[in-house]
Amino acid sequence: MQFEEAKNKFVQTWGALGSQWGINKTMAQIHALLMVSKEPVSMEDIMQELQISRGNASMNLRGLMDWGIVYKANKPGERREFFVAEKDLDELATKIAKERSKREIKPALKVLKEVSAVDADNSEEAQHFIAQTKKLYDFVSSADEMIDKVTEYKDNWLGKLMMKILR
Amino acid sequence: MQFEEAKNKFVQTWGALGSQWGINKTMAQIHALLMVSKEPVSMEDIMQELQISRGNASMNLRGLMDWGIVYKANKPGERREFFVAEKDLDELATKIAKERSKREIKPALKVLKEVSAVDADNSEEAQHFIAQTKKLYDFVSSADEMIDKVTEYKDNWLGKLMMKILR
DNA sequence: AATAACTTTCAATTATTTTTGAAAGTTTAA
DNA sequence: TTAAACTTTCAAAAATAATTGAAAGTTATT
Repeated sequence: MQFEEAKNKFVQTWGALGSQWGINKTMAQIHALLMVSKEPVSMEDIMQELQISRGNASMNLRGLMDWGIVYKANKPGERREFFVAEKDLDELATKIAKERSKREIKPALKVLKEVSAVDADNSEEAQHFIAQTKKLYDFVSSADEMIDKVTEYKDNWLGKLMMKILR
Repeated sequence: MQFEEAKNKFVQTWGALGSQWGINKTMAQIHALLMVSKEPVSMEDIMQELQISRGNASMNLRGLMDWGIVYKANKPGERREFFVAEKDLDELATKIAKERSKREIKPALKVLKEVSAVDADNSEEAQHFIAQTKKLYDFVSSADEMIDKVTEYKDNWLGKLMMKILR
């Protein structure tokens, strides 16, 4: 396979995968493109390579920057802006995990706590509802904490050992 | 909050969350409904509670069964079919993880391996592409393996200890 | 073997999400 | 301060995804 072909295939695949994970296709493609680009890329180039409009490029780049996984980069002597992706994968995973936790898990936990505090009338249905939503709360909140811990532990020897054993 | 209100809020929230994770809203809602229902639920009741059509209910139930997280249940003496959700959360997480691995991670890994085997011409760009996609392959494949291991380890003492420490 | 009770399928419709592109906004340089 | 170079915004259009509902398909009952 030739370089351009491979690059294209990678970008397309990553985009399709993004859709399945609730990320819009273009955003995932831009991210993929930046991930494999050595040099910062201009908006013009992104539009060109992905065949998308200026507005689309602009909005999705903004989205990626909100996630904290793409940055602006200035090339000396150049007027326009260039973009680079966070390329360190541990760092990337950490940022995505933290952000999803903040945006989705935390609010979901709030709702779980609320609904599991429903007035316990004596119906079996209500009892079961309470038990089940409580279990769900515990489960989701320890999964959430665990992700925090795993990202922290990456830096110390015990954590690294665990990662070794686990994988 | 009253039971019906709480139940409704839970179902709605879970549905909205589903959308953000690439699962269609109705599928997530049906699953939520079944999760908190003590007794098996008929298709009629699902349609009623979620205000959806028969076809919609049928297709999404099929989808949930394909994921292996909802089963058919027969009530003695009843003609029609009833449905129950997998309610054990460890089991649920394991099934989802395994299925996503099969459907999405494995095919993505295949593509990563392919594209990282691109003809190494001497351009810096191509070199970087190869390095980056290789790293990505390693990262994704160890994350994938780790998930496997975590679900296995749940059953033995060492695993349980680790889970304790991690959380 | 006919009918009733129920489920699945799928083409057409409806709803949601994404994309476009041109106008408005911003920043730099002369 | 003006103009050129560039970016953002957002209403309208296009693309995609979900939903409906009725016909076709199944399975159990008489």
